[in-house]
Amino acid sequence: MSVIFSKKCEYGLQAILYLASKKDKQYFSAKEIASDLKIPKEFVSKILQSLVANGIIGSKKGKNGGFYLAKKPNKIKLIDIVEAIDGLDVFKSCVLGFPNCSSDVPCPVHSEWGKLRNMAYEMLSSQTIDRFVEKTLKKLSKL
Amino acid sequence: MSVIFSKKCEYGLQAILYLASKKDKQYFSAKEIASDLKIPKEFVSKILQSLVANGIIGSKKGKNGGFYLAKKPNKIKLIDIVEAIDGLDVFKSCVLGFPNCSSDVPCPVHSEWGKLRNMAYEMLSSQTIDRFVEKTLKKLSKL
DNA sequence: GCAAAACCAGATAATTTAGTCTGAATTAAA
DNA sequence: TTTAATTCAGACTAAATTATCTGGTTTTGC
Repeated sequence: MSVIFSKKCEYGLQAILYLASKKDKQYFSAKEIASDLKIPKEFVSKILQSLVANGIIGSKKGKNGGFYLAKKPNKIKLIDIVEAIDGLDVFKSCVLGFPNCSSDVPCPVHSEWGKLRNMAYEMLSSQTIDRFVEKTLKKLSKL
Repeated sequence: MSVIFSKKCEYGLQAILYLASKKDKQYFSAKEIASDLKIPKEFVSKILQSLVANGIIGSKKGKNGGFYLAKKPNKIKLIDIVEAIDGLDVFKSCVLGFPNCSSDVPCPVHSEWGKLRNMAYEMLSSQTIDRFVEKTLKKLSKL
């Protein structure tokens, strides 16, 4: 096995993109998010709760309540969601799992991997989710 | 949590680089590999066994036995080890965990992520482990 | 031949991640 | 005011990963 992001993070990203791509209503319940994205309701529900705690989304309790983006889509970077859920350790720690990996005491593949890692970080930091609305709608229509 | 490679794969890569960087003896036991790399002996032992099964390294049983590279270092690519242990799914499956992610039915970040993924694959496929011998020796001396 | 050192195979245990369940609090609508 | 739909908190279960243990087999050196 090997993953870039945890399932939590994957589902979190999906859910945020989902919210960003919706305009028709104000609140979207965990139930309909889960059902539209075809992911486990109880699980995504927990993830959404943690994103509320992180201030990326907001929630409204009670009937007809649900979740909504707390910021404008063009103010939410992909990395914000990753950071909120998985943290930024992947972008800091050693690919090979060597302890103490740094430019002073680099692991064997340090310089090669470092470039890739920086590019990934750069991409996730520069792209805001408004950029993905259209593509999300297309993908959603085919789930 | 989020990882690029599993612990198995990290330790496997470390162990292979270790073997590649050694010239003084023919066989290296799981015990000394684990002790030098400061990783769990029983665990790395299991990983080495699976790499033997994959033909990347060989082993010799009995007293003074141990493991050795089955090929020349310049014939072993980083990706070979990753493939043997974790498989190549990370380079094929969707970052966001969307099912059916392809250029026909792409996930929202498909094109952005695809580039990075290809570069990572490209790097791991082009680099052979002989390239890392010196750096490995340096790192080992500081563990 | 025998003991020690090693790999090997399979079972087991511990930890982490993924996912589910229950019940309470909140809100809107009937 | 009652009911249904919701978030939320926390406990719980399941599955995967990581790690350890036990015993067997092979090989070398004494």
